[in-house]
Amino acid sequence: MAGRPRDERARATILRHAADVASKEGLAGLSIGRLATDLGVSKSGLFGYFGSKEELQLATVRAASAVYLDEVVQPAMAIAPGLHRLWRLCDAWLSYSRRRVFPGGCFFFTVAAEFDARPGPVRDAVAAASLDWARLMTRTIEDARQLGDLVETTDAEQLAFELIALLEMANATSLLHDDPVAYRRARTAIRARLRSAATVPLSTSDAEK
Amino acid sequence: MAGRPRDERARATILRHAADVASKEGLAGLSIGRLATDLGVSKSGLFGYFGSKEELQLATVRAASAVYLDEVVQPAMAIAPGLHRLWRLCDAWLSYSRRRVFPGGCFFFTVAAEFDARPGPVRDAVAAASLDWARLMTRTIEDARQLGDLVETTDAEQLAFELIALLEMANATSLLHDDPVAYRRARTAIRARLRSAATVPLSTSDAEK
DNA sequence: CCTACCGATCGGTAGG
DNA sequence: CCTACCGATCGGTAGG
Repeated sequence: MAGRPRDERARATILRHAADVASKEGLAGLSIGRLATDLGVSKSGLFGYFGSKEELQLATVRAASAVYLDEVVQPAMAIAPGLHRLWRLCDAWLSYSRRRVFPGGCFFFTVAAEFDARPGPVRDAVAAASLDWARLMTRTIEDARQLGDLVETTDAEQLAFELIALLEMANATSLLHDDPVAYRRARTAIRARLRSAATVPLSTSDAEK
Repeated sequence: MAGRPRDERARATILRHAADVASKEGLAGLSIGRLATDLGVSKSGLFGYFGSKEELQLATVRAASAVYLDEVVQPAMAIAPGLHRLWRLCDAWLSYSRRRVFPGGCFFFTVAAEFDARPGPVRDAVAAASLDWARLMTRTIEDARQLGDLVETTDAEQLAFELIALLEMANATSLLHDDPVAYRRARTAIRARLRSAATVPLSTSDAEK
């Protein structure tokens, strides 16, 4: 039931490929037969790992969350709370999108747009992941405010909304128009917005483009 | 070839329904058989209007563009250029999204996310529509700047990027989390951003929530 | 974990 | 603009 080590590795390979495909073509576009062909296994063999297409979709969302944690959240949480961490969180997101960690750009952007008007467990999982991310951003802002790096009147939820809007716009525009300038625009806007709320200077040493 | 009036009306009905479905489930999820069932006609009858699924998708994009023009662009272009028109353009977009003119929220948000990593004529049509919209926003900002309503140093493309980011975030968040507060957040951020660039006061009389 | 198959649905066509 | 059909592919299952 838990699976031997060999199974776990195979499962991880399948899910990583599934997340790559879904970032480009969506979770509904994931077909079990196509995945099996891509990976050189039989359809029923692959099916056996999950038991249903919906379980495959849910497992793919979980696998993508783990990648997101590694690529975006960890680099920021590795440094002390405050304005510097807040900027690092935004910068790590831009890097994750720009480097095409998933070939279709941010996995969650694609699948959130795909499922935002379709009820069901997959939508619920995607919405929960999106909420976790918004809460992490909000908490990071709130920490910076309580440390005195942001003005006391800062509305953390409002600022999180604005920063995430700019990140996602960079992802969407760079993909649709094949335009890397979008990342510079998002960076410019985010740094200006943080400066307007900050009580201390924004570092210029790290991750300058 | 051009079609009788009756055909034109039937075609428009089909395309309006197709745009509604695509706003929720995407243009790939549009199936000719399903549309035919929804509208009570035969599959081959419906197929005859378009000749291929791709033509149906392209015609649906054109039909959605016409709705967008009516609902978003026209209300703003009906008033004089300047800061007031710029705000009206943003407000009309928020209203169009919030009223669910398309049941799945902004049609172009859904299909841009769907096709941003898939080459082909449909992607090209969606990208062109998105570029038209960004250019209209940029020109509206540039007009306001040249009229002296915005500070001379205003970067119109940069500001357009930021405003569109906030509009789309409101659409996405309100759908995924069923949260109307997103519209208030976008409105707050847009008005603050416009105030920071304006040389004149932002009107408070119109469209206050 | 394979081959072989199920019914349903897809885009598209033939024939009238 | 209809019925009836085509081959391909879908999610899922039987049997080994």
